[in-house]
This record gives sequence, structure tokens and C-alpha cells, in this order.
Amino acid sequence: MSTTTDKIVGNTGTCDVGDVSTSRRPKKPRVRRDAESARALILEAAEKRLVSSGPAGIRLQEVAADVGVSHPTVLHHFGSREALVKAVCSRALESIHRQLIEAIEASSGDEAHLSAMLDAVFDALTKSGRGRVLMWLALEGESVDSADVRLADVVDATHAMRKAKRNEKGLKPKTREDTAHVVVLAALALLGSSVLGRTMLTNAGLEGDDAGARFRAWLTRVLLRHLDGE
Amino acid sequence: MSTTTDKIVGNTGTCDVGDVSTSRRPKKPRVRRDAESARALILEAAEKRLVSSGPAGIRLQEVAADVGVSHPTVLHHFGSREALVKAVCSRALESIHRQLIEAIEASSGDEAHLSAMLDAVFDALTKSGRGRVLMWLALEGESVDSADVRLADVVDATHAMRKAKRNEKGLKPKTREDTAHVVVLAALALLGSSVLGRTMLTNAGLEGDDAGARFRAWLTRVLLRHLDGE
DNA sequence: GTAGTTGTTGACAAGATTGTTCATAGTGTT
DNA sequence: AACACTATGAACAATCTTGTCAACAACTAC
Repeated sequence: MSTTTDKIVGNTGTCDVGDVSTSRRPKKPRVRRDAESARALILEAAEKRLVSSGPAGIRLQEVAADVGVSHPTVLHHFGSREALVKAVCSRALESIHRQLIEAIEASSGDEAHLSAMLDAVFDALTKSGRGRVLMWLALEGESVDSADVRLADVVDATHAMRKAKRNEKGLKPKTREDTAHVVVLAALALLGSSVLGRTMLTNAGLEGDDAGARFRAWLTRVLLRHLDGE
Repeated sequence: MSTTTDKIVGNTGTCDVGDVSTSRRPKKPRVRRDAESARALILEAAEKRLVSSGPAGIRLQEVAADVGVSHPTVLHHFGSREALVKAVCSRALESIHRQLIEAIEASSGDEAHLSAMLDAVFDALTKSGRGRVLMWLALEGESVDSADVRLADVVDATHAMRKAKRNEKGLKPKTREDTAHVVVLAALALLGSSVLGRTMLTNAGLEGDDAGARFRAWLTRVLLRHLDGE
């Protein structure tokens, strides 16, 4: 209710202090965007907050300030803070999923390709902090379910290629579980690296800018030897 | 102190509603602990919140309610919320460090022992959510530095044992970097497993209660073959 | 130009959270 | 028993955060 008051609101602008005047109203230009671009800008700003502070760290006023609007505008476009958080998380997960699919499909299964794939997946998780987002959602349990990366598909694809390859070479086949373990290990290593790779590497005494790349190269060799070896 | 006002505050007690009376004061028993036990109880309650909601999720009132005291009591014992959070994180990190050291020292380096060690480390990270705490601190950047698990020590110890073992077997030596990579991979896999192991395993199509144990057993074999093989 | 639609905003409300104050009530000491 | 010491809690203050509301302003349609 408000009922209220007839209005005051004062003269509205009132601008900030400073200007005296009567009619003078510097006001502010008040830009007006269409709903779509406004939502896009807000989502973008919110995602930065999501990456740096997690879902719980998203504040309407901060997001609004980042975009350069007032916080009721954010509420106008998303309805509630929770809806905004959901939208941002959902978008981020879909983006991750898409990038991972691309990175994985781009590699046919060759040795050089596996290395490139691991790097691509790592980049997808590191660039713009997607890995952090995944980890945060895992910790807070906000799993927007659905969009979860479908590891099972990756396992199946990998296992099919592996089976064919081993068959060619005359090696005895391996179980799907073994392949799944390889994929899970790679996923944990890459995701972990994207979140605390640097910390862990320097903590282990591995200095240098290329420590991360060297680790991934090493990981590639180990995984490949396991997949194709013996 | 007190100076003050002569006193008003009303009758203070005033108890809650209900009892009228004058002298009748059901009040509440008001238990009184010594500072040490009070701090211990509060830390314990705060750690539960830390595990489930992260450092940012620790609320004075909730912690106080868990202990059964009022929130000013918490402030009385810790000075500020920030100090409480710091104390809890510090304690948790020290505890993790201690458990990891124990788990690692307990294993001499044998094959069976490595498996036991990985399980022990995994337990140390999983039980009471220590792994979650580590991940949260990594994400929020609250790294209370210092207490960081000293992976370099683990690498050195592992490398020494490995060198001796390979020497016995007549295998050519491996670089320390290679050993460091093994340790980092194990650390990432175990830490990652403790936070989202179940999710990732089922997502990869590995069902069953023992999927985690089977994965760690598999990981043990892979790591051992790499450490001692070729 | 006028009217309708809709993005935008200032002001306010309600709730949560941290921190302060002071009286009260256990505990131990003399 | 009287006293000092200190843990405790009720009430309060200050700040922050989400959400509501009504008015304003930009744009479109007629």
C-alpha cells in the first residue's frame, strides 16, 4: 500500500546536492534498451559475479551498478534475485556443455588430437572461469541438474574408438569400466586444475609459467599409454 | 562502568510474557561454561556450517542457535565474525594437514600400502567434509596460506622411495618432475572425488555403492604401474 | 500530435546480519 | 558472607539486501 502520500517524491530529481536551481535539471539521460539487450547486459554482469564470488555472492545492487542501472531494473527483467541466479547458472552450464562438446568432437582420437582435446577442455573450463562455476555449483548443490555434462556419452565415444584401435593392434579388449575410469580421471584432473591448478603445482614444487601445460602434456602421455598400451 | 543510569532497563528480566508476577521468574537456567569449552562448542558448530555452506555461509545467529547460546556470546568469545571464520578455517586446515601427514606417513610405499594410503587420504578429505572446506577456501581465495598442505614434502618423500625402488630393480631413474606430476594427479583426483566423486561417477555410468572404491583401486594400479613400471 | 506500451528509477518497506551496551547471574576468592 | 571476575543474554543500533510502488520517460502506433 501505499496509499499514500500523495506524492511527494519530492521533486524527484532533486539531483544531488549541488545545483541549486530551479528549473535546471541535469538529471540523467536515462538510456533505454530493449528488453533483450538489457537482459543480456545484466546476465553478463551477473556471470562475472558468479565466477568470482559464486551463486551466493550475487548481489542485485552490485550487478545493477556494474551494468549502470538501478537494481529495480534488474528485478523488472528477472522478477527476483533467485530467478536471476537461476538464469545465470543455467546459461553458464549450457555454455560449458556446448564448449565441451565442441572440444571433444573436434578430436578424432589420435594421439596429437587427445593432447589438443585435453588442452581445449582445459581452456573451456579455465577461460572465463567456467571451471570455478562448475565447482561452485557442485559445492552449493544448486545443480541445475539437466545441463550436467554428460560424461556417459564421452565414455561411450571414447570406448568405441578405443575398442576399434585395440582391435587393429591385436591387443586384448578392455572393459567399459576401465575406459570410464580414464575419462573420470581426466575430468577430475582438468576440472581440478582449472580451479586450483596453479596453487597445487607450485605447492608441489613445479614452478614456471608452463607448469600447467607440462602437466597436461604428461597427463596426455599417461592416459594414452593406458588406453592403447599393454 | 556502569556508571550509569541509574537503572532502568526496566526490570530487566521481564521474562517473557507470561508470568506476571513479581518475584516469580522462571527465567532460563542460563548455563555457564568456561571460556575454553564455550569456544570449543562454538568452533564445532561453526565448522559444520563451514562444511555445508562455506566460509561466506557462516552466520553468527545460526552458529549461536546451534550451540544454544545467543549471538552476542559468540562475539564475546571471538571478537568478530571475521575472527570466528578465521579461527574455524585455520583449525580445519590444521586438522586436514595433520590427517594427511598421518595418512601418508603410515604407508611405507608398498603396493598394498599405496592403496591404503589413497583410501586414507580420501577418507581424510571426505569424512567431515574436509575436502569441501579445501575447495571452498580455494574458490574464495581465503587461503589462510601457511597451513597449506605441503605437497612438495610429499613429492620429495615419494621420489626418494621411488628412486631407491627403481634402483633395486635396475630400472632407469625418473625425474622429480615426473614424480611431482604423479602426486599432483593423485591429489587432484582425490580432492575432486571427495567433492563431486559420486556425481561424476554416476554421470559416467558407473553405478553402485563401491564405484568410488573401485575407482580408487583402479587409480592405485595406474599410479603404481607408472611409478614402478617400464 | 496524442495515446498506449514499456523500460527505468527514486523512495520506501521489511527482513536479515553484525556489532554494542548494560544488566544479570554463575563461579571462585578472601 | 561479601566481593571481584566474567560468561551470558535482552534490547538496541547500523548497515545491507531484497522486493514493492508509483511516477517518469522513451519509443511506437494511430
